[in-house]
Amino acid sequence: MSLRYALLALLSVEPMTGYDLYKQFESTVGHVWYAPDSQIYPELRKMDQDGLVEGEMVPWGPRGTKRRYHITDAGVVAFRTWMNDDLEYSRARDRPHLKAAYLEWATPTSAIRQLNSHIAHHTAELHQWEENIREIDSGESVLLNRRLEQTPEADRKRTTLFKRFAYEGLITQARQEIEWAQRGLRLIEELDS
Amino acid sequence: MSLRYALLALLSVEPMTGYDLYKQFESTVGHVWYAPDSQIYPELRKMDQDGLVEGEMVPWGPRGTKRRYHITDAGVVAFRTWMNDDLEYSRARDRPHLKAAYLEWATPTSAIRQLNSHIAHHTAELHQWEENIREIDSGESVLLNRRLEQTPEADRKRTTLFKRFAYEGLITQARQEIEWAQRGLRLIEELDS
DNA sequence: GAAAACATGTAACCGGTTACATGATTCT
DNA sequence: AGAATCATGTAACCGGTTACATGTTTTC
Repeated sequence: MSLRYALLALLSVEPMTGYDLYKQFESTVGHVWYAPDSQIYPELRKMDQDGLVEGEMVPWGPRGTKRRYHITDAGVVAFRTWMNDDLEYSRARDRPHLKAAYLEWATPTSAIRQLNSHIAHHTAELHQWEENIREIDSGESVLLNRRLEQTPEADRKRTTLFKRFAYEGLITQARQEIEWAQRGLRLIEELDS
Repeated sequence: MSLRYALLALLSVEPMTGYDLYKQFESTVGHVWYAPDSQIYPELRKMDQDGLVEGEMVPWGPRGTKRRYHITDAGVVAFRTWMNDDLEYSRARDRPHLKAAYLEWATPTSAIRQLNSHIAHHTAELHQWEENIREIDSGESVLLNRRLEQTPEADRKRTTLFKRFAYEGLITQARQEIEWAQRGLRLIEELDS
């Protein structure tokens, strides 16, 4: 159900096509939420039926058209309601840590390779999020700027700092995962010596 | 697909019934992996068909029977193969951080309540994992002891330290989430003053 | 003119959730 | 005798993944 609200969050800034939203997920916000186009298009249709968004055909080039969605008042209410509702914390299902608990079953070579993958994965995320923070601070974030334009002066600081707060959490997470995997590598080294 | 391997991990220690496995998920290992009974029983059936486990009916009380599953050689191979394979890192889908990025949409009261829920959730997990570490260190972990009994002396340290390593990572994760949410609470306080 | 990007879908499948259903055993 | 626990399932549903399919526009 969160896809719906991730889409509403983006559409609360400005109208977009399904493809625009897909690209957003692949770039900045995508690092918090992701969905393939095959999930986005049908969801937008459903949201239109539910009255949360409205799609209108707009011309695209000489012959083409595309469907641009804008959020409705009901969509704004739904998003705000979701934002005020508590979210449910589902039970832990953590593949890397499950595997780590049984790492003696892996060969040292494979264990090292997997820990390095873990480091590589979270290093890439870390860089992306650091870049996001940099863009927030330097005022280069297009989407944030668009949001701030529509935000009363008094609330702009608030909006910016919450966005920054979210990314800071993700940065610390990534750093922690990297350090954890590095500890694992050292542990394997010690055990094998 | 990980449920299958989480079950094999447990069955590699000793034969168990579906209900035993369910209880394991609800307690210690459950904090790394969880599955409801409605998912476990059918999965065990499939694993039996695939030759990874074998179920045998054993008497239970005067009239009842229960099905106890034990891992097969093919199951051991499958588990070891999975342990040596790299796992795929799927795209981030992080509800708490998604909401945090748009926290200005929530009322301060609700934002505070949600951050406190976040703290409560991760504090509970933290305590459980600290307890798990304590049990590993004190030799009270029944499942680990059972595993160590079947482990050659030379590999016992390895097995114990990897298990500890996994929980240490989870503990750091939990602490980080708690600190992050506390920063969020301070941020709201500052903004509202 | 070709390639890359823009644009929009359908369909089969899969892992996981929730609800429903039932009965035996053990403990108090 | 009743409650808690042990035991085992089915079925509907839902969110998400992967594969397939197609056509337009823009850029080089």
